[in-house]
Amino acid sequence: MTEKSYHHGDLKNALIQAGIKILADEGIEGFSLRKVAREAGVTHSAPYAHFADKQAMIAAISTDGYRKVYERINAVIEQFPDDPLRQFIETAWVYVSFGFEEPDHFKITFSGSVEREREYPALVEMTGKTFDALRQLIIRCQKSGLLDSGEPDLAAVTVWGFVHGFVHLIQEGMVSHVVTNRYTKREMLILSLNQFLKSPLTEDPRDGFILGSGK
Amino acid sequence: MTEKSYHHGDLKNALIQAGIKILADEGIEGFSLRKVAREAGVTHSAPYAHFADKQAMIAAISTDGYRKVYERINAVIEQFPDDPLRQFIETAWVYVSFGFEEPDHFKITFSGSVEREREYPALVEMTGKTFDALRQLIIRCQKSGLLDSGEPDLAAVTVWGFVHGFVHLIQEGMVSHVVTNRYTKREMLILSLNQFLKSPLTEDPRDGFILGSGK
DNA sequence: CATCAATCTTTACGTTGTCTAGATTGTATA
DNA sequence: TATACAATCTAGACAACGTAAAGATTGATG
Repeated sequence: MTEKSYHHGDLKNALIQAGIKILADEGIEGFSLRKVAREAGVTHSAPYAHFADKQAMIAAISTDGYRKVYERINAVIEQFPDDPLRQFIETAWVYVSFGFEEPDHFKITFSGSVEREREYPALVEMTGKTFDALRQLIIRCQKSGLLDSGEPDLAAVTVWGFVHGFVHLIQEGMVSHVVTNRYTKREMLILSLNQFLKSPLTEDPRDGFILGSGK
Repeated sequence: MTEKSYHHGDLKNALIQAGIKILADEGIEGFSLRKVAREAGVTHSAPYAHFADKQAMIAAISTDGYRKVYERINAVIEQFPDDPLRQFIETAWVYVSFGFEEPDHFKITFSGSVEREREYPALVEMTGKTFDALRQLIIRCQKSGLLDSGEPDLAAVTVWGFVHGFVHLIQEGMVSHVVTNRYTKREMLILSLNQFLKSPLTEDPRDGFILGSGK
């Protein structure tokens, strides 16, 4: 934090934050190791004291993205105890929100920018914890009759897969304006999630749950 | 096709095929404009006679990926007329198969490698046609009672989103071996798609539809 | 205070995307 | 048929990139 001494102090995290900033400012195609170093105020080789190579740096940024989502998911789960439906919807919304608020950080994190050959322990741990949280949530939803019973891992893949694809398609502009003009993103998400639920919502007075009357 | 004259004859398509080959051999991180040119047997600047830049070349490869999927979808739809369920499953399977057979071509095509700012007419046309085919299929499924009635565009997003995420998660190795050891990919897909269907399949004697007895 | 490992800089190399100028060719026009 | 032209491809150059090696600077340890 001294910002002036030869030794930075916490360059590793500074580089991660600088990387996130560059992703936000210039997008994923403007992302380069040298630019990140410049943003952090160090030479282009300085990162190599903390990351083996560019891939390792991307893995660290990805890990940070997972951490954010994981923490927010835990937050909403604690916020709505004994309400699996609400937990289900808000967890999905956490994922979707992150995708729209920080599209390129989201892509780096969840869209396979990291090579899976080499294993980055911190990243593997975060992906595991995140998937576990989702699986536990799925199990609670199954027990309360919201979701079909069945292999929780498979159900988790189904749900995660859907939410991921949902963000992706909207980001790519593949959803027609017929739809995007009629519904907010949150409404679209809930309407879509509805197809997974055993007892579908049609209308719900809880904040943000109003889907419009009729169809 | 002369392979020796100064003018290549059909370099544009040769470059697209060379690009697909490089994606298959070296993956997406080994992909470069110069390598594609080398593979096609021309100089590194030759592609600029046919593509404005690297992005335009990626867009062309992406368009080719869409074309493949679009044609295969049309094929299975014609193969099973008056059987929306089968059309639904096989269409999903076309998408998933492409993802597993040509993972990096799939990524280039469907995972947002193309910048959406500039519009590439051929690509826009193919994405539109593909989405239309899906929407028509969805409508047929709704009419036959297989899917919930409702905004077809939104249902199409839900289904496409799910299938896309499905491929993505398996490619990233996020599905536990508990699941992947028990089911084939096709079984996993069908079991997951099951959650969308109004009258779920439990078991089905038709080829490839056997999901294993019991759960 | 001396030593040492961690951290950061400097310099260098090969590769990449892209630009410019020029060479080669098929095709249309006269 | 000869000529002009536009399309196509080559050759060379440039800045930016990822990465490696060697050296400078620093905080921590003894």
